[in-house]
Amino acid sequence: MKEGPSIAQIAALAGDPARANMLAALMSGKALTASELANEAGVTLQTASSHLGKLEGGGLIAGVKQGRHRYFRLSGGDVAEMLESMMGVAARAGHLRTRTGPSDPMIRKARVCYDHLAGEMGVQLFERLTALGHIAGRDADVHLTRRGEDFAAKFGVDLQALAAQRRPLCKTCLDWSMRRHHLAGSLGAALLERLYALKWATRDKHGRAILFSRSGEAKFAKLLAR
Amino acid sequence: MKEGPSIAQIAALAGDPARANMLAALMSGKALTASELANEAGVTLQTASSHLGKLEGGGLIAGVKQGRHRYFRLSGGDVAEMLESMMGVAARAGHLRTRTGPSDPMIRKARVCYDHLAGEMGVQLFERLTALGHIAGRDADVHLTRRGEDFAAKFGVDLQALAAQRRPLCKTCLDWSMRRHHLAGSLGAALLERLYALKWATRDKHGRAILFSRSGEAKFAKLLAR
DNA sequence: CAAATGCTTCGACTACCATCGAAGTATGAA
DNA sequence: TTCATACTTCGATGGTAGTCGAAGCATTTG
Repeated sequence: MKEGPSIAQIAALAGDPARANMLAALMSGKALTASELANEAGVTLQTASSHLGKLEGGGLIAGVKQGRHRYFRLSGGDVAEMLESMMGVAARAGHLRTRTGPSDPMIRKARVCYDHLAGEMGVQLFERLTALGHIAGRDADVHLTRRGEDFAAKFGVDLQALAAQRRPLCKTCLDWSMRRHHLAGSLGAALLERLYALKWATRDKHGRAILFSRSGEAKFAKLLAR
Repeated sequence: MKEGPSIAQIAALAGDPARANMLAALMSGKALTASELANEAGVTLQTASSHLGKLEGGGLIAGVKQGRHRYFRLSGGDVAEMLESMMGVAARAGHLRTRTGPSDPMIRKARVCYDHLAGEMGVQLFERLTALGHIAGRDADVHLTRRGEDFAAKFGVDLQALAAQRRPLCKTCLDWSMRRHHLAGSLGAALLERLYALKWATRDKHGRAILFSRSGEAKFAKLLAR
């Protein structure tokens, strides 16, 4: 009678190891082909195709056909957020799996969460912005202050362009490794873009890590020092 | 890439319809018994027990044994947040049907918990008795003070008769609608008996609700006012 | 055109898991 | 003690979903 299968359906989609690996790979924000995802998940192309069909049917991913390839990406930031929260629960509750691997310190320090900065640096960014009075509000409900607008503009973010989007400007996302919030939304995405543009950081080609240059990290720290 | 399996396990736990219904029911923040959750999920008690074991083993819920009941609650706010984000994704993907209405307000306000008062009034009773110094101790381990003995005697409770029972005088019980403790034990039962005897309240014939008369509720409030 | 690559569909096999009956344990009630 | 209730464990069953081989489009390349 009480219909609650919706969350069961969504969870079941992410509940298969192969599909979970695909989703995790897509967390980088990149669009990947079916073959690449099959390789990520460790299954054959046929199996992967079946999984991708289900994920697309469930609205978790979106596929774009380009030539003889088909590129898949997460259908939206909310999916990334859901996956992040799952990782958070898994990290806290889970003596389910082995301890963190060797490549993890980098992932833990700075990584892409869909399209914005996550990890220690992400949490630091959010908390400093809050402490400096650039962002106001708590936890879920936050907004940019006047001073924050000046800060963003000075940093090279085109706020008018962001405002034109339907997408929310400020949003928070629970960081699975830190268990604290970091900044998401179009502002979070724009700030990460600026980090790339300023060459303070680059993206790891193979994983989700964000690699700060030494000078970039220093400038980042100085930016938030005040 | 290594983090895939763990999120798959977490998601798989929520991916079964029966378990998803249980988790949705626990989203209210209330602690529910295994029977209630079985009923909520539409499965037998045996099946429910299996599911609850898995959810507990996965760290999504925590169980507290209380008498012959076992109360389950979500293990933390992060689990609730994860479920919420799943609902968000489900809603956007067009799978969601809104959850059916809230439970009976009367049940929430005052009801019988075996033989003692539970619900808002039950929690209020316990907390006021504690605040007035009639009951001392915390959470699980509580006892009646000297002043409390006077109070009980004045209210018409035969403490000697209660002391003669093997049953503990003071006990606390986790309130499923309030998520806080209320008074159980022979004293809790005796106080409820007095409420009936004084005609401050009567018991609903068909349900677990306790119906306070208007004057009864006023006297009850005055009793705890001091 | 033909060959190669990328992906999807079909079919069959397999393994897992949810489910429930029955029996067992624990706590409370009479 | 004896009965009742709440829950757990065991065992058997049935359905379902993941998996891959083989074949079938579709697109690009030569």
